[in-house]
Amino acid sequence: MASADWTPWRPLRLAEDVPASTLAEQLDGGQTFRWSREADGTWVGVFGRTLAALRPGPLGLEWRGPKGATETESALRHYLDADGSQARLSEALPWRSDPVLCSARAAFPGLRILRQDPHEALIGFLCSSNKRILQIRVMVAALAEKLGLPLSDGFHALPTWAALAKADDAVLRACSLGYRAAYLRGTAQKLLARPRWAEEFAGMATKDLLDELQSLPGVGPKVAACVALFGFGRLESFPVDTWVVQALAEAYGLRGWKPAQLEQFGKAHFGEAAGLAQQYLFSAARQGALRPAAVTLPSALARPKSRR
DNA sequence: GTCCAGGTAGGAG
DNA sequence: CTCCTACATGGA
Repeated sequence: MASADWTPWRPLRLAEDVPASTLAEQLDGGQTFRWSREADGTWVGVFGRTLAALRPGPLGLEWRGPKGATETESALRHYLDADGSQARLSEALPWRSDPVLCSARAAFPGLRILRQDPHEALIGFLCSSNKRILQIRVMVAALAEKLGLPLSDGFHALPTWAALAKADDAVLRACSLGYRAAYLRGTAQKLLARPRWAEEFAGMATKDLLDELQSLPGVGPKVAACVALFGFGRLESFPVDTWVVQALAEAYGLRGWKPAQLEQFGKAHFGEAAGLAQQYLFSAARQGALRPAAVTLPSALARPKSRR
């Protein structure tokens, strides 16, 4: 990457340091699909219209950005929860009485939910159904390159809904979206008529937010939960995907439970930051680091007879 | 060739 | 409401 026009590296001074392995999981573990690791271990990515680079340093995480982009540092600090509000939530999770969560949490110290743009989260997870994380990254990168606003050094922002709504079928097809192209197009057409959608959605109670998201084509319960969690900072949202199903079945003995039941369990067992707990379990399961010992559950959390 | 992937939509029972 | 399946595409 050409780097002549970048600022020098500076420490980001997070309230809590992020080890290199946790940083990698945060940036390349399925929360966002917009970061990539350079050969020297530096991470480069785009969020919103911000292009930035991160790397672990002797004094903690270091950052740099294009010269002249004055808000890179503050954008990064917000994105990475620099003031540590999630540290308290993580501490308050029931890890003391839950050995599975305890080990998953210990495997990824400092892991946080990235505070993404609603737009970024929605586009990313509209592409996510029935796809591996690596393939989602390819799709989202292609969308940005072909339809997004150019930034410096050949990087691009994600496309606007207007750009997606009017994009040629051939262009979308060239992004390897498959049937998800119709999801993006349909959602773009609906949101195009509602330019303040993100602000409107942000003002809603989480339940209403989830309903509103699910009214969009290509958005079901799981994608809505991810957008609420990653894009709207609803830490209580508990997305249930294949990895979480597996983790809860194997480590918590919840075999045969349906996704809606598992979601109910997750919210009841993990509480106000269930989404953060979910991310620990997701990461641990995906890396094969999930402790297989079954958890003894309080009887109050017995399997519900009906969903929701 | 077969199977699977941070699921969803549409239809049948 | 609860199952069941088709869906595009690419990698193992």
